[in-house]
Amino acid sequence: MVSHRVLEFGDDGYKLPAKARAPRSVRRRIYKKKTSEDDDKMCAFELLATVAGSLLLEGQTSGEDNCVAVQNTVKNEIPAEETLVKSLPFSQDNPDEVEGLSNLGGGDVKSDVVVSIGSNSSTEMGACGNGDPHGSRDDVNLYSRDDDDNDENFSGYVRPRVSRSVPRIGDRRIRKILASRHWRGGSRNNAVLADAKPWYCGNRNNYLRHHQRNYPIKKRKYFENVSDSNSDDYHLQAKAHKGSRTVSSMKSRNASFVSRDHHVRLRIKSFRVPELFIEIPETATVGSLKRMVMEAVTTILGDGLRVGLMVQGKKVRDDTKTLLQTGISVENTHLDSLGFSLEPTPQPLLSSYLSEQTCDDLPLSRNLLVEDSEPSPEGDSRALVPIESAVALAPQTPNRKFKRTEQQQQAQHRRIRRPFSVTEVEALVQAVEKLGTGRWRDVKVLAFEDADHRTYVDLKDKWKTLVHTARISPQQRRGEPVPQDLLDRVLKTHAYWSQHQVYQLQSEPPQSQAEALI
DNA sequence: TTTAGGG
DNA sequence: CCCTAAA
Repeated sequence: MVSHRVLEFGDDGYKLPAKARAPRSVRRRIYKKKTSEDDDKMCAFELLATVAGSLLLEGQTSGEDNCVAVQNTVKNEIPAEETLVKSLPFSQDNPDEVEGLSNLGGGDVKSDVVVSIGSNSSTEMGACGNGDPHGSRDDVNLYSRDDDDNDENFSGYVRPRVSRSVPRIGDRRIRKILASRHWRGGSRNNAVLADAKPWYCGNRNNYLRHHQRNYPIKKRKYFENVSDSNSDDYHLQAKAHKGSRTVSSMKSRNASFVSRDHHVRLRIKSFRVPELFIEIPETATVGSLKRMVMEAVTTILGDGLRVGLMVQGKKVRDDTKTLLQTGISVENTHLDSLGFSLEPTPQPLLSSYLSEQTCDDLPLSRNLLVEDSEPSPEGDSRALVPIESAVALAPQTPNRKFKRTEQQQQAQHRRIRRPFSVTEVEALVQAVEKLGTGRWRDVKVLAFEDADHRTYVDLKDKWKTLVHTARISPQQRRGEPVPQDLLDRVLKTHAYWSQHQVYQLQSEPPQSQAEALI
């Protein structure tokens, strides 16, 4: 008996008999977490984030509040509209003419409302306020105004502080998280942008991390499309407070190393949420809009960002350098140009799907690629999936070598829900057309190899729901509408492969199913 | 680890 | 998405 695994398909170039698979070590790479170094090559999305607010910098003295806030200057103040136009060739008048957007919206976007939360809006994310200097030497502390965080077990997370309404969450693990002391500040499900003041505070680390990387929201999201635009890199500028230069405190643990005993204290008063681009039917409820915004914000903040550091106009990429080496020191007058920025973590989403190289191995893709890329420049096709780009790959750099903290264990919660885009569905359908419905790992490799957040189980699940979606009436469907033609292909493919599964087992290798279908 | 299905 | 029995 021959398993369908060992079948080879015509001349499509994609042969994947089980025995011919790449060595385990290679195959593993697929799921290997990328290091931050790997991701260092910036993707086309440049810097999407905006950091705004005040940053206070001062030399650590003996702990008294000798802080002087310095107004930071936001540079590259490009109007939100301009940025939008640049990143998304989109106008409210004729959205369906925009390549890709029409795909995403399935052409059914006639009366949608476009909401842009631009860099001019006040979507700030709260501030880090005063705090006791409970960091250790050589650390940069981003203090929380609250003081209930043990500095040992903290990595930084969003903590809404106003709203307390309990969200309707069914997942027991979420309850657990909410019940944990680290969430007692309130609900995380309320509109952050309205009144909540989430905190981003780091400790014992020279950059912020998002401990709570995922914010599962049980209910389905109502948005059709959410994306962030390629806003420029707004840097938070700060000037050194020269008057605060002091010799290190004698109370410190290592008073003998005077030169290393200086603490640099930074206070970032607020981070602004990156520019968002939201499309929602005008018939949607306010609540759904709020949820949409919340989802977008938390998704981006969850794991789509990394912090960039700029000193004197130069990006500091080497994370191993000390502050002193970098020029961030109490004594250093160069601190007049210290800037933090939020950057999207690069992600080659569906690069196999979009890349020419793979298309050579995948004739069907080539066709699709032509169709896709014709109306719009290559850059735009990428801009169509910014959410994924900003969100997907952020590796949770395990740069905390000490004991797993309570939070870290808590962090084992459900992954965030990431609705498949039409583009992804297209890629999935295409892959399944070729490979069949029982080779999800291969599907993964073929079409989603670079989308780390899509596991083969995810793809299998998505196919399952696609089949279901295709079978129910359009009225019953939810979420971003999948083009009917795609759903038709789903049903055809599903039928085909359930039909030919038997033949395969009877060693009757079918030709490429795709050809048979077309 | 990957599949296949139920939860 | 999660969880897991099976392979």
